[in-house]
Amino acid sequence: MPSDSGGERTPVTQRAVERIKAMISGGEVGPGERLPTERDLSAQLGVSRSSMREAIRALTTLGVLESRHGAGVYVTALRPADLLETFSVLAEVSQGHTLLEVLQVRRMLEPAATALAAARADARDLERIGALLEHMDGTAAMDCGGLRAGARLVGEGSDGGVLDTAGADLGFHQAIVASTGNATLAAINDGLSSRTFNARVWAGHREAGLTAELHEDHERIHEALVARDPDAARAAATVHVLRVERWLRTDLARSGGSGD
Amino acid sequence: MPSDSGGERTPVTQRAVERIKAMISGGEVGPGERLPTERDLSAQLGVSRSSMREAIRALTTLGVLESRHGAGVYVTALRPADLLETFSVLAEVSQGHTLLEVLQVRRMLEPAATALAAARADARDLERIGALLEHMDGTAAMDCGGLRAGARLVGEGSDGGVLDTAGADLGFHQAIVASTGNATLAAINDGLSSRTFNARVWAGHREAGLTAELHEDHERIHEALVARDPDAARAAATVHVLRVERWLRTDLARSGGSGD
DNA sequence: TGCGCCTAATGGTCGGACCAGTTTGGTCGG
DNA sequence: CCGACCAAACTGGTCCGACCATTAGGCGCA
Repeated sequence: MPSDSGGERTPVTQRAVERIKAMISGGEVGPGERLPTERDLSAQLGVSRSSMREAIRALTTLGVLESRHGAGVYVTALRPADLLETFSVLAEVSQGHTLLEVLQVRRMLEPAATALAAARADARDLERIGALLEHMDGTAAMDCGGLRAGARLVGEGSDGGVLDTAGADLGFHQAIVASTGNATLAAINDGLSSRTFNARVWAGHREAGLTAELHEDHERIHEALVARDPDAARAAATVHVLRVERWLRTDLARSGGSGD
Repeated sequence: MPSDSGGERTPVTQRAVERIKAMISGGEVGPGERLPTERDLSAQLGVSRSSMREAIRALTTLGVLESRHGAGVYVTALRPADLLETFSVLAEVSQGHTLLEVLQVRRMLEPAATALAAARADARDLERIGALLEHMDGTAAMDCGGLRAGARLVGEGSDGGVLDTAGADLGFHQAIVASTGNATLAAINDGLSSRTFNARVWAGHREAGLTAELHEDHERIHEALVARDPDAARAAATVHVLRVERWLRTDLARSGGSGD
């Protein structure tokens, strides 16, 4: 981020972005607080409202600001989850080779996170994780048609079993990472997973008749958690991610090497 | 991703964002390709140019689009580095407790990444890493006096010693992670580091007369890499991150417990 | 006192105008 | 014939003013 001094001409909007950033990091406005109206801000910084709005839009998509129609523009809580929401785009757009890279990162994070969770999770966490595990088994067992608890989140007309199981799977892992007490870690890990990818994994394993293996992985992880055994938890998580990674490799090889 | 059906009134701009996203994921426009002019797009989607520009701005900050003044709007290569550029905001804005969480994540990633680098780095990588190490020593040695606290965020005219050393430090670690060949990993790790934080770390260590320890950490890591010893590399990286984490803990305790 | 309406404030959208770079094609000179 | 130069036509960047949609808060009525 070089300074604007020198012959470089910085676009007006970008300058506005940095001014607002400065207002925040300078303590002029704190998390949750409201900043001046768009009209005031634009006048104050000497730019048009259009440019100011684009600046605000940029900071909004970054998760730093939040606009409420008719009410004003507010600074978010600036929690990691707010700032890392944009992360999901990676999992959304990535394909082929990049997905392998994402899984490689997960292979570094999830074992460590799961081990940490084994040491830190309290009774409530464990109970919640156990419940999600049971729910996952339920949706996986009933195969299709049945109560789809959180299917709304997936939107569209969910095709039942696979999506639900995938969603429960996602929730299971998210609950584990969340129980480490590290919100940043949780936000990053969430960003590395996506419903659509999880659904692909489950559909692929079901096709190959390997859902039992996935189920066993989860059981193993859960047991390690309740036993408060970090080493076992790390190993179980590693095995699980490796299994998914291996599946992705074969799947990519089969569907053509249009990687990258 | 929820559909706009139902009573929900989706803001026009957001709809435009999703339309463009659909154009990309639908293959209508591929990475690197140029999409219609703002005027055409706004007419095509039935929105004003202002709204279309805000939509483009949003996708630009997400790293999906890139607009070139006078030339047109282009889809980026959609490489992880493009999508994860927004990540740096986390390290920029985070304070107190969140910084500790970030370091905890780095403690999971960097050892694994450094170990991987020890196995994968080729001669050129090692040469580059070595050069950065020497450069770091050089800038650190000149030690132009005048230690001052108070981190001006993003210095105007670089302040010489501390900033340069911090920058070289950053480059050193980035080069290591980059030599794993995993661009996604590199992008994430880069996002977890920031120049301003690094500068604080170096300033703090210099004050305490502990720059020698940092230097020794780097030497140890470098030696492990040239020796192609993953275990040693993992250990050295862990020690290094732990040292920084410990410093941050004391620094936070000293400057008041206004965590979070 | 309490509820409901109404007004003012604020973000959201629109259309047009003009400025600032880029591209492109033609023209001129060698 | 070829290359450099220049100007006109795009294209994104900025600004302005108006109006719509939603919210918040005050005011009056029961």
